[in-house]
Amino acid sequence: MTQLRTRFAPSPTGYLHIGGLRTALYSYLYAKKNNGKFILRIEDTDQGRYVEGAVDIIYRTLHETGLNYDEGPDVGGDYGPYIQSQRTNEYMKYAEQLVESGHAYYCFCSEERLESLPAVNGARRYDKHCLHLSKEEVAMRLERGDKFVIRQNMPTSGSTTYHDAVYGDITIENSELEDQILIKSDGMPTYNFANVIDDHLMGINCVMRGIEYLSSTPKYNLLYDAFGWERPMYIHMPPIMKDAQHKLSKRNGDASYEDLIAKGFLKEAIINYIALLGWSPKDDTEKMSFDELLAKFDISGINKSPSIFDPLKLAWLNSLYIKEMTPEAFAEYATPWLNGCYLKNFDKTLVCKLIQSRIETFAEIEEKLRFLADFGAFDNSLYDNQKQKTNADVAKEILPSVKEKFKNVEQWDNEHLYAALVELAQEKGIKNGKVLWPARIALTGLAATPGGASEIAELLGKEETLRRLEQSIANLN
RNA sequence: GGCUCCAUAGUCUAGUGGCCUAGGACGUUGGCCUCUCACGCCGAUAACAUGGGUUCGAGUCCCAUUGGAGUCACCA
Repeated sequence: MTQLRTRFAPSPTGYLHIGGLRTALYSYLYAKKNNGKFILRIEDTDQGRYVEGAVDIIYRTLHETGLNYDEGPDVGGDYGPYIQSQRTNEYMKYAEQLVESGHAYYCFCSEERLESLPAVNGARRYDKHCLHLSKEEVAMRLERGDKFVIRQNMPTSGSTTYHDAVYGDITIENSELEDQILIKSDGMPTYNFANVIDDHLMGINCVMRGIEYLSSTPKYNLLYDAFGWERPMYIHMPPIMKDAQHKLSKRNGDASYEDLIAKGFLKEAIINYIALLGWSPKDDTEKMSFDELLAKFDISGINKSPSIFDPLKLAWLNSLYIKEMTPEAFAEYATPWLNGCYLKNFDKTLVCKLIQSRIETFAEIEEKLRFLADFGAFDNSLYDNQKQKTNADVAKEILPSVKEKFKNVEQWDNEHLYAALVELAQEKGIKNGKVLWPARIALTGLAATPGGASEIAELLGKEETLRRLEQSIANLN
């Protein structure tokens, strides 16, 4: 039994988007499940689309998420180089071999001629014009230095069938297949060609990729056949959509791993969520660590239909991961989001304790804590509360006593502050809420806050608490 | 438009002919808890696209229709 070898072959055209990450994830998991190897290959045969830094994003993201490849440009391996543009001399040799065997041919057609070809069923199709050039003429034009491409010579009849592990048997009429270009006029191979050569040379026997290749796979298989090479196993995957009509795209800014991280999502949640988009473990498990994912993953759980990316469900999963962080880990991760002016006077540990269970993404922190910096005049109708039976008049009566109580609190912590407020309620013979609600409003000017009156008071500190109380009392007159 | 593929609630999904008066989750929503909010807990909500077959029996098999996706580049 030969060892399973899967690969992730992105092109460095920008961000590593979620669909690509998921492909990498599944490829990794499948390889590891079967004691196989996971290989990274950079497909940069289109020099025009090369984006500076894109390769580094790929390396970084893969390493960060734990998708460590066994072979790749930056980690080496026995089948290098792992960057397609560095393998160019190989391709021409193989293309020429195909020309020799009649599976490919030189084409000298001009752009104008190609464009003048009649459209059949809404698409232009190359007419095999140059296939019929004599050997002598080809040799002559090559010698003369004419620009040329090399095209694959597709059979005109019959059909090609292959088995896909998720979609089953796929059959395409050979007459549907165009004589695709293998070698471009700049001497570079097209993806369609390089991909097959490289996969074979690198010993890739399992190809996992997006469904966009499902219908061009017969062309690749014909190439394998022409060389007499063994065809790999195919696993195509459904797309991840933004909505029912649109694929998740790089341009939306919400589709890349880096953007999600910037929006305050945890890598564990992202991986967990995308694993579930298009795949399910068959039981009801949803929250899974990387190790559990590895244990449960199976290609039989891959779905056939497109799935829509739901940021809400991702946020829910994210909140689960946030809640299980240790206070220390949470504080450390939250630091970049806490860097606003409001933090410098407040206790970071206390702040974190209050918000950890109240956010789904780290990006929500700023809004949740804005009241720490912003405190000004607010509408006194906020004191109105049916359930606690409070209003501005009640506040006017209670607040001065609250202030006096707080003045005498020696140990400024939640426990003592809460006790002081409850004590006040008892002294007045009223319900706790009748004191707590106005106190909280007076300290924050907000109907909803990440913590109760005493917790907020602890956070604000004695000086600021008393200052705000005074201000709010003045505001009532 | 041709070809290929897909089709369970708003969304992600379980379901491989009887265990399905369709299960889980997100969302939405009612309640409990509660110093507001959130967490947590309990409950509700909502789906087999349509029409024909096959079968004793169909979400599950077949066909058609409808809807959707992918593809048809000197892009990958």
